[in-house]
Amino acid sequence: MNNKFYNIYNEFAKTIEEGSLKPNTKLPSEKELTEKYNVSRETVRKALNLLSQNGYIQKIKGKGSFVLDVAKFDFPVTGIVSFKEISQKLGKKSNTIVEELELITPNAFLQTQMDAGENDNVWKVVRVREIGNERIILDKDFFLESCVPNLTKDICENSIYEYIENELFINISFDKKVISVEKATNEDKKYLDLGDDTVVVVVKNYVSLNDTTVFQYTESRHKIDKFKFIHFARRN
Amino acid sequence: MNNKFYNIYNEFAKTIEEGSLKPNTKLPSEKELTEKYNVSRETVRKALNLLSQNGYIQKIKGKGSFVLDVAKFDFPVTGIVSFKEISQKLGKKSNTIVEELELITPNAFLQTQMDAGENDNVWKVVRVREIGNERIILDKDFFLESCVPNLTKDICENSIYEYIENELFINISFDKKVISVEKATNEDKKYLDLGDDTVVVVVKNYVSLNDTTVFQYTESRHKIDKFKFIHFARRN
DNA sequence: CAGTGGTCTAGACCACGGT
DNA sequence: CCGTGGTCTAGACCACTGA
Repeated sequence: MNNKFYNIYNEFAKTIEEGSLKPNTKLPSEKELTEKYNVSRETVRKALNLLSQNGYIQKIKGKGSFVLDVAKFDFPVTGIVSFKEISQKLGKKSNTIVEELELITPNAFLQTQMDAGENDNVWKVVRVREIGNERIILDKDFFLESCVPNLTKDICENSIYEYIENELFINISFDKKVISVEKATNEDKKYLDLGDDTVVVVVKNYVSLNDTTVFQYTESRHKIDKFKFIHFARRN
Repeated sequence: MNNKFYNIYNEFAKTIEEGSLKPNTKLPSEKELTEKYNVSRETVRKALNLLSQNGYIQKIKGKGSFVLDVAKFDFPVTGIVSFKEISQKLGKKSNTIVEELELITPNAFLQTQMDAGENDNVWKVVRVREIGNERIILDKDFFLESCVPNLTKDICENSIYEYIENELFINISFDKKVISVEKATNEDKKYLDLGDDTVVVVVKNYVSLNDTTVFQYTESRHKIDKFKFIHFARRN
């Protein structure tokens, strides 16, 4: 992105994440920022509102903008985050094992979950996520072949998102996640180190493009003791 | 709120939720909306961006704004939603049982979870949520007495949020939720209809004011088969 | 090409906080 | 009172869409 407001947002987001800007620090006023960056006030405000929305700062009318304690928000809050991004942030050794990779004809269930008809082929990818030698997550991904024509084991072992965004230049627009707890299936028991667990956390993820077609459906099945979901939300 | 952009937002949000504006309908162009509402384009855009952010519409450059299928997003997505609001939307008979209501001195754990020192008193409220005669959720709420001086059984049986916002005029600014699965405690087994369940879903909620103080900490402990969390997020 | 949304500007008025 | 952020305006230029 080559937007002025986005560059300003990024500069502050980075310095706050690094910790160079300490919590409770007061940012320069909007007027001062317009002068520093040579932009209009509305542009400054776009950047600050983004920071506020994403939990980086708190704006207080009549007082100013103050840095929030991002350390409290362990993960990046809000948005789609790939497994690779997460494990990098955690700093733990992680591993992805591709168990299945094939083109299939979508069954009735899949046709209701994503925008696929009988005649659309769908990539099915089954992967196991290991962190520190423990098999923790079972990811079952389904992609429309019409959007993602080629998939290789190599791509699946790395970040499929990186491939989709940086190689195919597909613009992901939004996603919907549904989190619930379900009985562990035989597949879960086969692929995961469940021990005595009888249930898993299931995250169903519907990923949509600009034209609102659901081009990806993913079921992430998590070992319960390793699952954690964090959610930051502004009120208004 | 008496903002122009907020009124426009609300008008569309309502008609979309009702279904009077069908999915895939094209909204009037931004130019047309400026004329219809007699406002500037940036004001129209503020309203439309809010609608987009909250999953009501999809904006496509060069084409226009289109109504999304809100029915897919069961609950109101993003934000703090009280139990009362949820059960109303579900249309099921619900009941709240206040099991405990007392002023306590916060222990070490509570002091780390919210902005309470040894000398601050804290309201402890323990409530059980029943939907259709099944005890499903155990809510343990803690409020700073300095923010919420009075709490009665009556208030707790209804919506504490309604009381806080409409009676005390406290401005909630943001919240952080942490969702995980934990072993059921004896308290869980005592208050909930767990059957053979050995675990519960725990939602820890940290609620902050404008000045960023965490004035409320809540632990919602859910029966696993009735738990569902939905999350809509834009990408950008 | 005309119409659309995305970004940006310069300036205005308001409501709030603290002095 | 001044400085702060919140709202709003009128107008500009750009990039994308579809005829």
